[in-house]
Amino acid sequence: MGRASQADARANRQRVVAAASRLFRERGVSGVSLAELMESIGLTHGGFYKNFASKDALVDEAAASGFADMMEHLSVLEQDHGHSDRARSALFDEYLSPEHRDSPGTGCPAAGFAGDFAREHTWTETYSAGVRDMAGWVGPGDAGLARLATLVGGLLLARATAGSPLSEDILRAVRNGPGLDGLAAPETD
Amino acid sequence: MGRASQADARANRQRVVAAASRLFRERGVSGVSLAELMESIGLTHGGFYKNFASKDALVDEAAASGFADMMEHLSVLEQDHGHSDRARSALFDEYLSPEHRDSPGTGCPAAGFAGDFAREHTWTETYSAGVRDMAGWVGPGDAGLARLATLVGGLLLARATAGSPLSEDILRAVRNGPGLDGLAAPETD
DNA sequence: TGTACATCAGTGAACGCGCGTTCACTGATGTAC
DNA sequence: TGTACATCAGTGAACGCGCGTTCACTGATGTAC
Repeated sequence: MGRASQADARANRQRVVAAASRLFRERGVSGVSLAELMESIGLTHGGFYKNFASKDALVDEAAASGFADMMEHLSVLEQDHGHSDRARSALFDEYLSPEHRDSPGTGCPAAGFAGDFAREHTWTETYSAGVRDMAGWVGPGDAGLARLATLVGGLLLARATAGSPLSEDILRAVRNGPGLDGLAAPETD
Repeated sequence: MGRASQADARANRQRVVAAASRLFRERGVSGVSLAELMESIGLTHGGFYKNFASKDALVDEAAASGFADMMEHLSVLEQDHGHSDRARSALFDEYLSPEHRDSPGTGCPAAGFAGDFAREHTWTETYSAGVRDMAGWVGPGDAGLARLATLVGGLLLARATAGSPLSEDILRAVRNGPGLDGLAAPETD
């Protein structure tokens, strides 16, 4: 034990934010205790307040981190497919997949934090900035906002109906529906 | 105090479900304690378990009650506008209004419970049945599912960004976007 | 390069609090006669 | 219709528990010389 080096301390702080970003998306802010969060990266909960002013402050950083990861992922998609409808179509297919539905912890932060943030306005600024960034990638202006709403709504409905055959119906219907402006690739199976 | 009449007891039970349905949509399941819920209708929390097996069991009834109210509201819309695109257009306009965004407690249960239900699969059956009913009204088959996803996504994104001008941008973009298949009425202001 | 000591990242116990749930009790309601 | 009593809807105190937050402490790290 004893004092950790400055480099270790910096790394530990980042690990807390990364773990929080994942766990909060998986189980919700109130579904993850600070003790459990710290334990998940091998630390005790006592040291939490050396790095963060409060749980709420961590939530803000976790959301920002989630959006940053998402934008990085979108950059990779762009490198793979070019800045084009093909890149967007690739996003739509993976976004509305059962894999994404079942992996909220590493999935879209706009969807993963929506439930908590729709009720508590503490984090509106961070969330709004993230939504703006994502929507801008998904399409210009209002088209991007409308498409993102369709994606987020489809994913959340699919998650809340998971286990019922309706869940897959929703994913398919949204993928092929008009909300994505005909950009979705035709089904291959 | 003493024993309440059977009629009063039945009425009290319904009042608990109605209050729960509203409060859970407003603040989330974990954001409402049973003590607070019972107090909101003038009872004490001790009697809760005379009527419900657990908080989870109440959540299920509260969701079902919310969907029943919503379907009743859709019936009224149909009476007012006929079973037509006009009725659907009227729904889209009110659904994507700032008033609906700011009234989650009396608003769409598919949106109001989505955040909690996407994580906990306890209530999938009730929620799925409600989504099926709503989607069936909004459009036939996949068209209804896709449109409902667009509505729910737009509403949740608007709620989570409320306070930022982005919130109104989202409502407008979704109302005029392709996800509702051109059914939304043109803006009047 | 070596030494003395101040710094401070992380520990672990403790705090006050509110939660879901349980239960002995109360007394008006409902019913058997 | 009237009486005696069993029922049971609702009360209020209590339970064990886990939460966010605080804090005195530890001891390796970082630094002044």
